[in-house]
Amino acid sequence: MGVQPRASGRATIVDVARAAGVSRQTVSNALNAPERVAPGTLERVRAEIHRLHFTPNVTAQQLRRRRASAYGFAVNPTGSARMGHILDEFLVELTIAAPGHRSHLVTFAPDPGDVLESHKRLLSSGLVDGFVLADTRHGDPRPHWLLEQGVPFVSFGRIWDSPHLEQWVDVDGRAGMHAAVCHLAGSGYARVAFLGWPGGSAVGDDRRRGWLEGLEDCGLQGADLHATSPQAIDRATAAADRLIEQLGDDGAVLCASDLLALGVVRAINRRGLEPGRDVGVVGFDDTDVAEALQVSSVRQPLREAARSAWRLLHATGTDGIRPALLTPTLTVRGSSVRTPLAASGTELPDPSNAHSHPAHTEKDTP
Amino acid sequence: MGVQPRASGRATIVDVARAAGVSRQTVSNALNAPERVAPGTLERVRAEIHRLHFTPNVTAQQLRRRRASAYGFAVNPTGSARMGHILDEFLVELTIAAPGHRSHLVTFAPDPGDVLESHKRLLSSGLVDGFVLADTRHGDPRPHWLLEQGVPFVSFGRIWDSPHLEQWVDVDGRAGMHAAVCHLAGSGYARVAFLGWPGGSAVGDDRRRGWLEGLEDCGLQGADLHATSPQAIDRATAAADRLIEQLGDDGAVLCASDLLALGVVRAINRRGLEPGRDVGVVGFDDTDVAEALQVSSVRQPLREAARSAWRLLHATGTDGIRPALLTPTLTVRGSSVRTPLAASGTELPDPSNAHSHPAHTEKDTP
DNA sequence: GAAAACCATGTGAACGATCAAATCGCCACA
DNA sequence: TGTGGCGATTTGATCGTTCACATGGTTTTC
Repeated sequence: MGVQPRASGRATIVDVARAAGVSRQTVSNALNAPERVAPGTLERVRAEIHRLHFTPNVTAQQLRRRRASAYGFAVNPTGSARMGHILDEFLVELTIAAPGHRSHLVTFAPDPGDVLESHKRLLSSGLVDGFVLADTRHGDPRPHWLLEQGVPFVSFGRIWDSPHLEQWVDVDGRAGMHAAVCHLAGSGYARVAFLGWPGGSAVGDDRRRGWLEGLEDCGLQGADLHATSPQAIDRATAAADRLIEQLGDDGAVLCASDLLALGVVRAINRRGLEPGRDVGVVGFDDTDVAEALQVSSVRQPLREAARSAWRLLHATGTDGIRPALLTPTLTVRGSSVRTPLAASGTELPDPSNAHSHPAHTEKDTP
Repeated sequence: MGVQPRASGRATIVDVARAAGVSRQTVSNALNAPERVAPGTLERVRAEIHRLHFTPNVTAQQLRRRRASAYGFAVNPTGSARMGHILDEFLVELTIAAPGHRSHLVTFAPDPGDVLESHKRLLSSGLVDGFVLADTRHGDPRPHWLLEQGVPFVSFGRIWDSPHLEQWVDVDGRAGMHAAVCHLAGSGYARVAFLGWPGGSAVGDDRRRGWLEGLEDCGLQGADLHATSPQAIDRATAAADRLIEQLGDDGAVLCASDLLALGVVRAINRRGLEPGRDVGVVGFDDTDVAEALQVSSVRQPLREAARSAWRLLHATGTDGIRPALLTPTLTVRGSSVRTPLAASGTELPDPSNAHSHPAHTEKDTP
């Protein structure tokens, strides 16, 4: 007896209205403001919505509301120079958390020539309301421009250029490094060197600071053992080689990235030594490479970062949502303990069960 | 003199029409069917479009055209068990190629309980017209369902369950393995073993077949040297250990994945041997791990795969676009040559310049 | 006991574009 | 001169929803 959806395509709000014997607007209210609808009517409308498998047409909503509830995410076309795929994992977590914020993500490729151009285009097409920035480099024009235009955005990574901008969520690399140093101290290493990137990298400097502070707090030596290398394996190996030379018997090397840590491992192996037993190594990002090499590594809490990003993106300005500086954890593997983690037979410990060191609980909005 | 866009927000098609002294529809035609517009008018309209920075509202187009020109891409929430991030790279390439097909991508997280449910929801919301499937497993209900519903889709990976479906693009793993075996033969290995996954994996079986055919074509031994391991590092190491035992002096191991290859490298190192010089190793997917370990690996042409996927997605059915089986290339590194690629000093060859072996040119639609 | 307030629901317009069909001017042809 | 055809352009309707306001009925208020 029920009214059927019309022949062409899916049921619309009008079909539901007819079927339930009410007007469009009442159906709309049942969906968007149920408290305005009388209980009996509400139930009837909901029953018809269910029966007709009605789903609001998001496209029509976007047009009428003048809001897409969608955000652009620029994919990184430079496949190289980014061992780790951290951003890909971040995108996954963002996507998972999106429905909880009644939003979705649209991917796009930034124009390599004019970064702003592609953002402008996407924005003016009405397809997105704003952006999630994921690799803000030094001198990135986007944060300023977006703020100026009043476009909603959030950055994964502090906006080092302009500390007054508060639209960011980041991981506290300094705290992660600090914790790693103390872990190495507890594992019996007496000196901890640092292998970082050449000057000018805000992220790198932050991580280096955490190393220095860790040395001081945990009473270790090594503050003079500091080298840099660009993010390239051969250069890293060479730099690590010199560092190990100075390190002595009970030293360890803390690295600003897993790729640099890989260089250290190579340098260690080349000398006939063994990571962990002879020289400690800790990397950053806990990538596949770290897992493959059994290198301990500082892990970014990407799930929480994604959640905080959404909160910040949808902050009203008066709800007290502040930038989130999240504390990473340390995944401990064989490279940072002097005695093998497990019996050194054919079996190795399952990396997924590796001891995870929750440095602290998340340090989110207070 | 020029008409200004109205105060509220961006310029619309009506603003342009007024400014150029024509009607809405003429502006629309100038954009979508320029040949219908008189040259002078066209020029005038285009000038105003440019002057007012007019961009068509995609949302309004979607509603009126009853087509989103967008496709859903399900992200893989199981971060583990997928070393390689092949799908992430595929997504990047899809995104880059999207504008060329006047489309874009919307990411979404599949419901782990009911895979179809999340697809249905997204589809009925009108946000997407179809899907790009990227990890069709055995028994995946999606291809059938989508075909039945007449929903456009393309699968990255053959639909092994139902070979009659032609909505796919894939990489010819068999050919890649074949080429790898012949490369190993040319490098002086006499026997090539295979380390694959346990039975039932269509992809694994295909790669194994390529290995066998390669042995035969290049006159190598080793067809009896075959082991399997699940995609887990400790199991792979153990399996590799047994395989190497049987391999003898001038053998190599071909692996169905880089993770398995990592297991082989570990087993080799454990015996005090060296990959390449003593035992050859070739992996699959050319991931960061392979690069880090200097393991040769079969590389999937993801850019071409993405392009073919778009072509297939937008095929009319009469334009002769057929499924694309692309031939991978082999990235040769130290693990598959008996003499070191470079002087074994502190410098290693830049992996990005590593010799790339174009097995054949792409074997796309004829 | 009439004005004011409230509640549930309905009506017209609008969001910004495209589709389908109508109109207008101009030229050719009978 | 009237009819037909054609190219260029315009007009009206529509996509599916929400906004802003109107309606009608009941309850509260002074």
